[in-house]
Amino acid sequence: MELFGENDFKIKSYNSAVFNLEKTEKRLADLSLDQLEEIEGVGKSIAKIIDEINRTQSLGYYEEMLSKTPAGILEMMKLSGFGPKKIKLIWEQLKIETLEDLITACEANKVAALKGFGDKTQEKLKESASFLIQNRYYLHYREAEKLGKILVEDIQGLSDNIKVSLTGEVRRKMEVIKPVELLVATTEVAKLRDYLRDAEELEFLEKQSGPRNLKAIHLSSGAEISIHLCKPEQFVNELFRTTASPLHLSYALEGNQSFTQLLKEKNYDSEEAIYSAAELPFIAPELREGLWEFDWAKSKKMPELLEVSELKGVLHNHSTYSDGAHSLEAMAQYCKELGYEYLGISDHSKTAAYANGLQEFRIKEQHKEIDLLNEKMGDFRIFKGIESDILGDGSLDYSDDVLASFDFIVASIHSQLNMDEKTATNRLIKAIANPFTTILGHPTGRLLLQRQAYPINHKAVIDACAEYGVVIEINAHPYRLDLDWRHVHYALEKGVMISVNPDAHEKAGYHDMYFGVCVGRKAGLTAEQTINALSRSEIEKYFEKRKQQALSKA
DNA sequence: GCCGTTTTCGGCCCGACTGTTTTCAGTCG
Repeated sequence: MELFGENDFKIKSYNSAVFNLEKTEKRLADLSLDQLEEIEGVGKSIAKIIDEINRTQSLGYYEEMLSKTPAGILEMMKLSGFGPKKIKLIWEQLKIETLEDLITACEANKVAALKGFGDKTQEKLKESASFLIQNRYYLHYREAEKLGKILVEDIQGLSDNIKVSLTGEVRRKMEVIKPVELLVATTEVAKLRDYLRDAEELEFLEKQSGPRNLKAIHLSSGAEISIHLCKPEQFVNELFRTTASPLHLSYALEGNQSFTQLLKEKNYDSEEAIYSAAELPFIAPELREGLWEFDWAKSKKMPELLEVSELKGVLHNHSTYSDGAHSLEAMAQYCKELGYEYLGISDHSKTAAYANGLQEFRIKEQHKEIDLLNEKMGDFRIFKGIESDILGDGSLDYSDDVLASFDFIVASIHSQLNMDEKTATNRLIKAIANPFTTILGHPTGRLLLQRQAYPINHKAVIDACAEYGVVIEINAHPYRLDLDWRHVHYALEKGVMISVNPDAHEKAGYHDMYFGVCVGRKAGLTAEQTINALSRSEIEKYFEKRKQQALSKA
């Protein structure tokens, strides 16, 4: 609608309808026209649209717009820093319909000449378009795992004579994946080929496939699928070989042998046996990067990697007080149902006006409600938190007496994301040094495959967290996974505590904790270094102690 | 297109930033 010059306020009302529809607990498919109209933001027109989707499983208006929009223009909608207005102009004035043509036009200085554009915009556009091209057909881990599991199940179902497993980067739980790799051992390759040829959601790339490898494309996502083939007796060896990173495989073992050579000697019947032969303890698949796992293995200090089941509570969550979809009570109830001992609610702070951030008087209202809920929820406890915006100069956006009214504070950056490394680092360190800061939220602001992290000096930031006793978040949202596991490793070395936080904006968001655990494990995270693996009473004491320290310093 | 009433049409969330512009439009969180 934005691209086709539809009325701005009409667009706004569609947006607000979607916002409210996502919040509602009702199943839209069960509602009549009248019932639909009762939903806030839904009037006669939008009710009819939902009804059309209910009846026909599609929407004529949407299909029509989609058919008028080139695929490259849809891709451009993802360019960070560029919205519909600028894309519309590029499309109409320069007749550009692909990211590649866009880059060429930037290089030919054609974009800077457009009204409202300039040299800087052109440069940023080129950079942003290259970033998107680079990330094309990558999947976030969540989607890759989901697709991979469906493929494994389908292929397993083809015959009893098939062994199949995820392998490669998806088995190592990398944050973004290309391609999705599987290993299949079978004597019935024809069945597998037929499956790839016939599966509606796949395109089998026969020409690019060979006797040891089959390739396909997942049509809706564009994801690449690579299926390694082997004989049944080679399954373990091949699983090991295709899982490990090149660095892991080539690592010099005792006697200067590498795994690559070891695997040539014989067929093993388990991965444990392979490590045994190398005189090493078992190394979990997600650690096989060739980075630091051998240091642990050789000194017999393999960490006992964190499990989701070891997490006792959920910190950093939003409710309808700010931009969450579900009420505080609903969030708390569901958290309790999942078996957690506590919930840390941390709605947006007042600076985040776009997210309905909490003014001081609304904080008081929320605290009253939390007190009431805590009275009636038995052993379960809601902790009073806030996701306080880190302002441009590194200060938090409430006065000390307001900050002191919380049990814990997540300090996060949401604005001015384009500082240079030095300024951004100093800003973060100032926030870390604030005695009221409990947890540093999503430290680099990255959105995987969408927005690059702002540059920071990771070492300096982590060192500051160690010095001031600030916990670092692994934001478990599949698009963030921030702090990156490569830096979590350094944080663990410095003894910094980690909090695996879902940043849930709805009840279902709690389940993202799994993805945070995945990246924590890659860095060697254990329950001992995870703050939300503490029990309710332990974390209560921890928060209390932190606050007393803060008050004595403030 | 939706809402809410001043019941028939006017107003629609907002503050900051950026790169343009020469006073503001577009984008973002």
